[in-house]
Formats: sequence, structure tokens, C-alpha cells
Amino acid sequence: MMSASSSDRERVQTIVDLLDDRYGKIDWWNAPPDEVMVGAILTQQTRWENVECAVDRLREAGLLSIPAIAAASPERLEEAVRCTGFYRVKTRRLVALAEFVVHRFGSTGAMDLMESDELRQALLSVRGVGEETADSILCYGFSRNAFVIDAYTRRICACAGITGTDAMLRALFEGALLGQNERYRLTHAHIVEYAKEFCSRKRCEECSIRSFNG
DNA sequence: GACCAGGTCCTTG
DNA sequence: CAAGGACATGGT
Repeated sequence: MMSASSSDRERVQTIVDLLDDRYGKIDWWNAPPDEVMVGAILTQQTRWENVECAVDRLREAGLLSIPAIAAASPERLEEAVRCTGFYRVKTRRLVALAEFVVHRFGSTGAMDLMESDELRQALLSVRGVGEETADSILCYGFSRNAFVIDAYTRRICACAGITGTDAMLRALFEGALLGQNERYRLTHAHIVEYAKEFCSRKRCEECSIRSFNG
């Protein structure tokens, strides 16, 4: 058991190990870069099942690529992504990102030539791309070592008695993941799965991570 | 019918 | 900087 004086670093390592034991290798958000960028926007404040609905609709409409989105009418995009909610603002964000990629890089492939830090800054300059969205794109779309901090991560960390800014949490997890993209992907996936399983009114008390706190 | 979901932006104090 | 609201559909 963790002692009351265990450091944040130790607690994070314990969480990472506990989740790895529980879920192990899982296939999670394995998709081409264009699809990850689209999904990263659409999943904002939205359940993943609804994102899949929109992704299917976009695919059927031939709009599941950055060039296609950059050239599409807002009306067609809105119709396809309506099932994810916030469909007007998400359409604007998709178009902003697609136009940014096309104008600044020409293609998705050219983006991959950039250093991670610069690519992150570039993504953050797009209206509608915040830190979580940018890191999701980096981690899952471009296999970079960017750890995604989301609401679930904050909640689980808070339960474990770990407090701090997103930047601090990100540094803590990145310190535990040994610079391997596969571990970055898996750990964030594990956190989401665990949170969906235990961070509900009903099952919060069964969550063993609470006991790490003091 | 209330409440929440893998955020982000904008406005106020 | 912290807090509060807007954005909107779909599931419990």
C-alpha cells in the first residue's frame, strides 16, 4: 500500500502499473492521421459512440479526409456531424483545422516532418484546437510522445490525492512512460476505460485508486 | 425531465 | 488567473 507520504511521482507510477495490469494491451484509436484529427475535434465534450456515428456519416459522404473537409460546404459537414452535438462550432473547427493543414503544410504527410514541440504549437494556433485535442492528435495521429490530459485524468489524479496544473500532471505521466509512444497511447486509453468503469456515482466507492490518497 | 459526455473560447471580476 | 456561460445532440 502507498503511504501517506508517497510522492506524486510514486502515485502516478502506481496508477500506471495498476491500469496496465488491469487492461494490458488494448487496441484503442488506431486510425490514419486525418481520421484522428477529425475524431479529436468531434469527441470534445461528447461520447465516443456519437463520434463514431459522425465518422461513419463523413466516410459515406466522402468527407473523412482533410482535403475533402477543406473543400466541403458547411451544410454538408453540419449534417454529417450533427449527432455529436455542438455541430455548428465543430464544423467551424473542422474547417479551420483542415484549411490550416492544407494552407500551411499542403498535406498531412508534410506535418509529420515537424518536431513535436513545433507541431504542438502549430496545432494550438488553430481555433478550436486546445491542449487535449492537440496532444490527442500528436499521440494518436502522429505517434508522438505527448500525453493527453483530459477530464478523466484530472478526476483520477484528484482521487489519488495528486493535485497540480495540467502541465504538471503531463510531466508526471511522461516521467513514468519511458518515452515510448505505445505506452503513452495505452495509458491514456486505460485511464478512459477505468474512469468509464469506476468514476460514476454508483461505482466510485469501488475504485481502488481512492486509497492512494493519504 | 434532469444530468452528463474523452473541450474550447469568450467575457467578466 | 478563476469563474461562468455558450455551444447541442444523445443516452441513462
